[in-house]
Amino acid sequence: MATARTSASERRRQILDAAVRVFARQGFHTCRVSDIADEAGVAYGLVYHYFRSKDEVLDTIFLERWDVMVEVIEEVDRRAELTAREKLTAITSFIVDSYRHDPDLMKVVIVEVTRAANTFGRTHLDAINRAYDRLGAIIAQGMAAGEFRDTITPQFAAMAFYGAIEQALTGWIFDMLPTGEKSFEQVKLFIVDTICGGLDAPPRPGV
Amino acid sequence: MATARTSASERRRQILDAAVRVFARQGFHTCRVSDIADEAGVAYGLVYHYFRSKDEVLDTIFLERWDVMVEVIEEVDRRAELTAREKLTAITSFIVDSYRHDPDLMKVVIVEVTRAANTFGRTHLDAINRAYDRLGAIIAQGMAAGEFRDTITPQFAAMAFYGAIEQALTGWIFDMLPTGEKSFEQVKLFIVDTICGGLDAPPRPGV
DNA sequence: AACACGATTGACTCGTCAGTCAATCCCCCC
DNA sequence: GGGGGGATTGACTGACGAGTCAATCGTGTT
Repeated sequence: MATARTSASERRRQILDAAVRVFARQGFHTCRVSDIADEAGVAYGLVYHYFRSKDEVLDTIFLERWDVMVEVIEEVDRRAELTAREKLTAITSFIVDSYRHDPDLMKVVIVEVTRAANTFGRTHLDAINRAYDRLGAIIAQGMAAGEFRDTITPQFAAMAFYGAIEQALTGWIFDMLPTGEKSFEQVKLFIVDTICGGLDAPPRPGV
Repeated sequence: MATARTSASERRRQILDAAVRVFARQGFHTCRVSDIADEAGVAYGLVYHYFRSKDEVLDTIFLERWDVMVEVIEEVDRRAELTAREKLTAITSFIVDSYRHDPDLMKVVIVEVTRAANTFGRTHLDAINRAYDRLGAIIAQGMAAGEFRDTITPQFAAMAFYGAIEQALTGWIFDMLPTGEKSFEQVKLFIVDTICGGLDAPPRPGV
């Protein structure tokens, strides 16, 4: 016979998805485990059948997503035919699309982990740094190829780049930026244009 | 006779300063009010003599500091002799120096409020936006004067700029960036150089 | 049909902690 | 020098919520 009505892994998924919604809505610290169970339409105790603790639920959500992100960054980096700027464009695009596709998930990843310096951020520092290192490597290549200026360190440039992306996502999360297809595409362009091109007007030769 | 050994406003200050240290060390959500009282060397109940709730302590800390920041931004903006880039440099310098001077305070402001989309961030959105608006105005002036390119919106440029600063502070908070006088000064330059100059190498005429 | 065993349930325990309050202290003023 | 009133104390309360657990259910197996 086929698997049960809902298999173990489906149940687990169902709880994780519910947790994402609840964490996004109420925040990790201010929600109760029973909120997650209710949202998933499942008994309180079942959450503890699939996860050791409330923390483990968040950890799982974060790592699942972050691993995908790091993988994508590495994949993009491997495409030798792309310039550094094109690589940054592809990465920006992926992250913005991730938010477009599942804003709740990205909100949780960023607000509850990436920016939570006192709790989960510290726990997952290694994972976070892995992404930074990869980004820094891409920028370093761009510098070595003469495509980027090398007056700043690649590590810092990676921070500024990722900082701009995170700030844009935060803008959406806080409703400071309009959402909508056009806004998403525009912001992608803006991020790469700002970081690569800078704000300065180019010197106008002959004037 | 002079004022009492410790006046009311000194006591209040003493509690606020202790709270900054505790929030920075343990985070707002994971510390107890008794931790603040202990750190201040004061009885538990006294915290409630000066503040209505634990939340009010954080609110007070944030607003006190944020108001100073907005004021400085406005002050810098008023100095008509400065170029837009010089204004951004002055603001960056002020914020980085704020962190250098009192890392705990800036950590609390950023980690517990500015980036906490579910709790205090939302509460203080107006205050946060006031800073963004001011920054955006400075950049808009730069564009109008032909100093900056106007291919991106000033609002977005302000986000990228502030995002880079916050990310640098986060780097220090997470121990991802070296601290020390030289690092502080270098990062100031990097931030402005990255945002204004961009990563792209300038076209080399004659090559 | 009866068993075995993981899935599922939700009432319960136990610790924690924000906020209260009545008592005490201490300073200043008359 | 004594009385008034704000400052200070810390034990206490009440609520809340994470995690436990014994009981029940449902399905596949023999």
